[in-house]
Amino acid sequence: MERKRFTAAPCSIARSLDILGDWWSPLILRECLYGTHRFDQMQRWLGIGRNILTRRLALLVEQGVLERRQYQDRPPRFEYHLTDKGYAAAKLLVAMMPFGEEWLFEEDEPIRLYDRETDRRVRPVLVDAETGEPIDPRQLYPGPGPAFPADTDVRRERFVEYFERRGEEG
Amino acid sequence: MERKRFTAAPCSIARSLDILGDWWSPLILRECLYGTHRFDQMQRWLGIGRNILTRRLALLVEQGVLERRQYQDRPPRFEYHLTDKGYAAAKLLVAMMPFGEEWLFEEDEPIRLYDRETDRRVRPVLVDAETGEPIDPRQLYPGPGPAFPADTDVRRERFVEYFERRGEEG
DNA sequence: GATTGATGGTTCCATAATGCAACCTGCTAT
DNA sequence: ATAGCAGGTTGCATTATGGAACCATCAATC
Repeated sequence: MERKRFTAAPCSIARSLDILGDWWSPLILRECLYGTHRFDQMQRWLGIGRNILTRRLALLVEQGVLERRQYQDRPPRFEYHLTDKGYAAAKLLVAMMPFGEEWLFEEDEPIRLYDRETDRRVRPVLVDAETGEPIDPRQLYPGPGPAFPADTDVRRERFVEYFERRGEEG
Repeated sequence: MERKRFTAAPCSIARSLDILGDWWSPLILRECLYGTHRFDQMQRWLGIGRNILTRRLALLVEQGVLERRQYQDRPPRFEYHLTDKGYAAAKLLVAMMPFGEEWLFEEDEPIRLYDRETDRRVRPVLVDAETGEPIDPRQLYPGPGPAFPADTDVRRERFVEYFERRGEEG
């Protein structure tokens, strides 16, 4: 059966997974980020089936993270480039790198990121925008935002800690 | 056919995708992060098939991101909790939230994160550890790190910009 | 003491997605 | 005329998914 889609889910994580929630799509974005823009190159680098690559590219274009650019006529040839939305999604890939380095490799990092202007090494960290402090997921609890369905039962069930801390209607 | 696995890939992104590279696994981690630890609760919240939930939980435990904790005998009952590795992976989920808010919702955010100690709202941003500046993926280029396979051809092919900037052996 | 309910699964089936190989098309270079 | 490149499409065998039904263990209820 077709995989479930939660494009309508009131959750940024669920919706993000429509773009990144499979094995290949993030790797395709990675290729674009690293400078690989053409069908055959991607296919070779990734070892992905050509039919699947076709489908994924179409999906990613449809979702607006990739742009299909014609770079010659006769014969028409195309390249795939990240859009603004695509670059925003690429941050999620960038965020995977320190995680991978710390938890998935015995040895040192396989790949390093550098800044195009300064040529200095870049080390991505997730911090709180206000305080600048690194984020520790244990330290967090979720609460409903403006776009969360107003059904009170759902909210209470879903965000117990939030309502405990704020009283019935925080 | 079984999906390809690149556990051996010299890429943090590819390896991370062994944990996060499908639709359900990240959502299961999300449930744990939000305080849902039991089989039936997860099944109901996610609307996932019970057989699939079983498989995913087993995988996540095997990969060390979840821990299966017995919370009673007679009958034996179990809960699933994030490990240290799991909390590290949860940062990636947290990183999805600002992306989703900005690009996947017309309206305002559906869910907000708060700090358990201060009860203040937390807004996650990805920054460079040294400079504290927000990371812009356009600004980055990748180069081989210590654990990248030493095969020179592969390195040159893969990291063109890196070698251009540094000369043959940077 | 029989039944209901909670919890945490397993089994079976139809459908969808994946991986692989082969093939097609338009044009260029030899 | 022939081979090669780029970007696909088509067909097929194998897996994974979603859904529903079923099972087992114990506690509490009628």
